[in-house]
Amino acid sequence: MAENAASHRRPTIRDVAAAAGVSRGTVSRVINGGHWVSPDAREAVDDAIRRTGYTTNHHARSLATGRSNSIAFLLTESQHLLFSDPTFALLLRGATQALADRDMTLVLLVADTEVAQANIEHYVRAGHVDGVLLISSHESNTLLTSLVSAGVPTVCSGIPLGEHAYVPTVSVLEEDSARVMTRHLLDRGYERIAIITGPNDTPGGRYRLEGFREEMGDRFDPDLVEQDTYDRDAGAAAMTRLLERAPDIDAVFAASDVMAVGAVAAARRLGRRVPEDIAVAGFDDSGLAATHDPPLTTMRQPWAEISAKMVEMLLDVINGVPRQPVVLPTTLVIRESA
Amino acid sequence: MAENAASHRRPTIRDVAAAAGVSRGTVSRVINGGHWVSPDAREAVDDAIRRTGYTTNHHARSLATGRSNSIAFLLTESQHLLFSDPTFALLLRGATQALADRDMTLVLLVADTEVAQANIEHYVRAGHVDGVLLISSHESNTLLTSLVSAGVPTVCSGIPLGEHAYVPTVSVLEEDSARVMTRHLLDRGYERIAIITGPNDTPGGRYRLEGFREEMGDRFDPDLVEQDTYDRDAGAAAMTRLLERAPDIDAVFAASDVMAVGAVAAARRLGRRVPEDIAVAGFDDSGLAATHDPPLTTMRQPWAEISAKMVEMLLDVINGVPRQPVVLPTTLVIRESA
DNA sequence: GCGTCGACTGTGACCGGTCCCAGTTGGAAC
DNA sequence: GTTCCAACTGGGACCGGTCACAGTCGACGC
Repeated sequence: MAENAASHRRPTIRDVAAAAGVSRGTVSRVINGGHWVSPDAREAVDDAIRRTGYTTNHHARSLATGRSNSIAFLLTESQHLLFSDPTFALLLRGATQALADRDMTLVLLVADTEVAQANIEHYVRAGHVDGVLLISSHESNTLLTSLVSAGVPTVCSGIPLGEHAYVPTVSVLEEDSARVMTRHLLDRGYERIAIITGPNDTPGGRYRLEGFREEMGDRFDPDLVEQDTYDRDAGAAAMTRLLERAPDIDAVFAASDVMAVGAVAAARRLGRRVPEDIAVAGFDDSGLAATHDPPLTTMRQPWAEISAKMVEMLLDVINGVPRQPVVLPTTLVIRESA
Repeated sequence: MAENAASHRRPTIRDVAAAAGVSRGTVSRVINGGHWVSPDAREAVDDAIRRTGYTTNHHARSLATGRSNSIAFLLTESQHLLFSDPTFALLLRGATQALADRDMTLVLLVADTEVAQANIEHYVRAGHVDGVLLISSHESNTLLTSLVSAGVPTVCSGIPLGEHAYVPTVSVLEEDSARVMTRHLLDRGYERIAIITGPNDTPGGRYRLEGFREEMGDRFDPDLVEQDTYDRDAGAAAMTRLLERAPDIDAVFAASDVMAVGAVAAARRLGRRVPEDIAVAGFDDSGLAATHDPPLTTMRQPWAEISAKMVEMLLDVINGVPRQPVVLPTTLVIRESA
């Protein structure tokens, strides 16, 4: 009856109710799971929805429920890492996939400048998103403090160093992983093993070094440690410094694949063959490890699981279910570089 | 007076109005530009906003205006390209930056399966986003058809082949670019030049080949053409086939940097040095070109401009301002590989 | 036969903005 | 002294859902 009334307006829940001969409340119940609705009514509503081509208006729903049905993928590293480090893309991909099933969406936020960070803080605290996947590794993270104090559901990647032990996190066994790789290098017979690790205010930088030191035991030589940012150029520069300082090193453990790639390039430039003259191992098993020349021996981080877990935990936290930090294992992937 | 009434509720426009001693209408006007508001009122409202800590509720605004203040970055390629091809990341980065100023947000959508595509279609047509940045190169794009017919403001990257001439696009001079690179190779004295190009249903695949053929003129040998998908392995496989078929080739023009990287690896595996034995040129100047060993000679696509332009155009289209397709120039970047 | 309970349904209030229209005011024009 | 207009203001209606609550109805127990 009232079905053909409004011509081009998008059908609302009222139109559906009219078409089905029930009330708005019943339609709403059907849409949200259909509990306490008689089979007849449910069928009538389903049919009416089909006939009218009804789609729920998410803005209206968000206004009424206070939920946005979206979560933020928040990058705190400077933006160039998004494309120079395949790691972020892997996490992004995993998060997208994990969210695709549930009908939620991912909003991408990049806090690469102070202004951007302030805007994002404002945006998130204004309730635009239901929660935040915080992708960061650095300790000095004012954003995290701010989010936590504002009560925004947040899940972190890596272990947030500092005061935030109570934030749910997904991380890997940094120390153990480093020990496994170090053991591998030792077992292969390398003797003068150097390490190129990340900044000390990142879990990767700190704990991988620690694991390395422990496993090396007496063989550990503080002179064979280089610490720098997680990018290619830094890896290359570190390798150059190492080879100048200690030309006799026969293996290098880089704390990320990207750094390892830089290290290999630098070694070659100085006339060393990899792995014949010097072995180079990486960390992450990001996309480039397998296709690099030579293919990189590396520690595989379970990216898909990490991001899936993060999403799952975040949804729990959003729904008020408390979650404990999760620590995942890594696996040694032996290829040709070490 | 009513200022301290509600305790922990987020302040609304009503609270601000009460605090400022004006009506909701006036507050709304101040928030939206402040036209037709007396200086006194404006000041009172600004002050009240500060005192109450008011933030506009975007859900409510969206419901009332029908605008979501967000746009979709829609990837139609299968998801692995997001991280294997740095190109996407470059566009994503540019779009994020361009949107950061305007207070709009980017929603990331990946249509990598049929189901995902159906969901996304539904989502976008439901008015969740104000417009779509469609990142795709393939001709057979049902999504584009669907978006256009649903009246969703859309801007495409690349030239959408097929029926969609009326969709605003941002692209580069494919043919000319290919000619410039070909000319460069010819000028360097290479004589047996092969091309590894992309699928024929992509503008890059088709028009770069065309430009190459034209510039080669009489020297063009259809036997030295390989066509495959834009990824590393495809590039490597194509190079392998080429070297088997025509061991005398002295240069290869790959239609993307990623393919070029694969081609270099394959050439090396077959004992050829690059560029001494065979030159390899790429296309895109994506991040990996400069850091590759050897650094790739390539055609630089102006990624930042492309994405900025796309955003700018999309916002115009959303506001009802018609836009014409834009074609940007590329530049030859000479490094060591060719 | 009455009370009770569980399943189901309808309705008004509400979420927090925007929009538009109907005023009010003060000053300039005639 | 009207008239008119521009500048400004207030408030009701509305956007399209959800939610709490009141109410209906049939079955069942005693």
